Amino acid sequence: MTDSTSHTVLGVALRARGPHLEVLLAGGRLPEARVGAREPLAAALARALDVAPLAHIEQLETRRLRDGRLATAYLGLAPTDAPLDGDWRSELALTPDHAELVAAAHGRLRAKLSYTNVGFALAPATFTISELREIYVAALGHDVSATNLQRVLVRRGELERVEGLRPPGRAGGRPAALFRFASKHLEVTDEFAALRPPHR
Amino acid sequence: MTDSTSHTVLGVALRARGPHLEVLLAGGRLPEARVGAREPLAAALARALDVAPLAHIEQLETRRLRDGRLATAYLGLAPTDAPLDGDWRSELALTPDHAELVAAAHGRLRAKLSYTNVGFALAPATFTISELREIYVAALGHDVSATNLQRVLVRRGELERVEGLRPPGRAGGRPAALFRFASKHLEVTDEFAALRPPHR
DNA sequence: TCAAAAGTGTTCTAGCTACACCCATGG
DNA sequence: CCATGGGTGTAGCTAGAACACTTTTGA
Repeated sequence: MTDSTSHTVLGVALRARGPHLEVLLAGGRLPEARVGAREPLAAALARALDVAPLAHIEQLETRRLRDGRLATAYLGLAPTDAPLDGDWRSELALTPDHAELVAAAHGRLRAKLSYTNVGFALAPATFTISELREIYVAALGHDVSATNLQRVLVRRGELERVEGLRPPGRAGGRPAALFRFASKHLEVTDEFAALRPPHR
Repeated sequence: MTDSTSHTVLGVALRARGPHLEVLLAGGRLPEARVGAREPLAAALARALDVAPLAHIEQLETRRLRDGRLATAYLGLAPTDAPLDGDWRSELALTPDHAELVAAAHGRLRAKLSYTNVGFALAPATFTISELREIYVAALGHDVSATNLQRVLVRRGELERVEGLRPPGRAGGRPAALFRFASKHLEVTDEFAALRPPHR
């Protein structure tokens, strides 16, 4: 026990859900994770919350919350098929602190989708380009062309073809090739890249 | 006095100095700033360190230092003519914690120079394009063309002409136009911009 | 045979870099 | 008058957007 026992951690988890991003907060109310002496902050987070479903975690910001507690917020990203059912629940009425941190989390994700391979943390293990496109649309908040998305990510070496095809649904259509992310750890794939919204 | 008295703040100040970036740390050793109850973190920083010479401050990362203390690190940017003489001193032998935070600070600055007007925090009140070019070279770590730097920053509306010319030195040369930054607060001037290093 | 979905090839364009050239001053 | 540093105009390049067209399936 140290004299910094009141420091808490707060998780903001994002997951692509249809055309939108689903926002989940750790615990519903702020978790009361206490940071032990000499324990890295990430370890305290993992001890306080169920981070197993999260494919990527990064620190957002440390702030004094309006209720007086000092809290470090984290951005967690979950694949579409991840079970976020334990500590994580969506809040309908966000406190001002929550709303600001959610906005920061969303902005961070948007930016990193452009110049890193962070998509790996939102996508399931294998996926079609159409499925990946839906995830990018949800996270970026604007339309994305499947054609160009594939070309850009393959050129950067983020995507790999995987054996097999996804058969079409009842409506027909050509079977879709399956892909996976080449790496499941955050990498800066193109420092200067940008995925821009459509021109109009 | 709360039970979070051991939380400290650590300042990493950067200032362009000739062809290089000068790195200064707050206090020499880590400052022992205590964070009071319900006090915003930035206020604790300002109370602990002399931040008056810094034209911009932003939070970097909160981590458990190797000596056990929980510390929030800040990036501070100072204009070339700012007096950084009080709390701030350059450390020759950096601890591993310091070195990592300095690298993070430098990376953050490099990135933001591309898509924000953060140059305002490194430049003096008015300057010639040549002087600004030197600052960008120091911060980015690669050559920058004065020609293109001017065009890019003027197009984005970051730079404004200011009355008057800087007379040439003894070697002669055309007098240089004077500029200033249109805003002295951080703004995202072009979300997708990139200042790239020379091709070869 | 046609609609639907996936994939390919090509053109277009914004925003940068590169470079040749012109301007104003000191000695 | 020429060296020096500042400024302008324009061409070139590159990554990504746009779009027309081809492929493969179900019914």
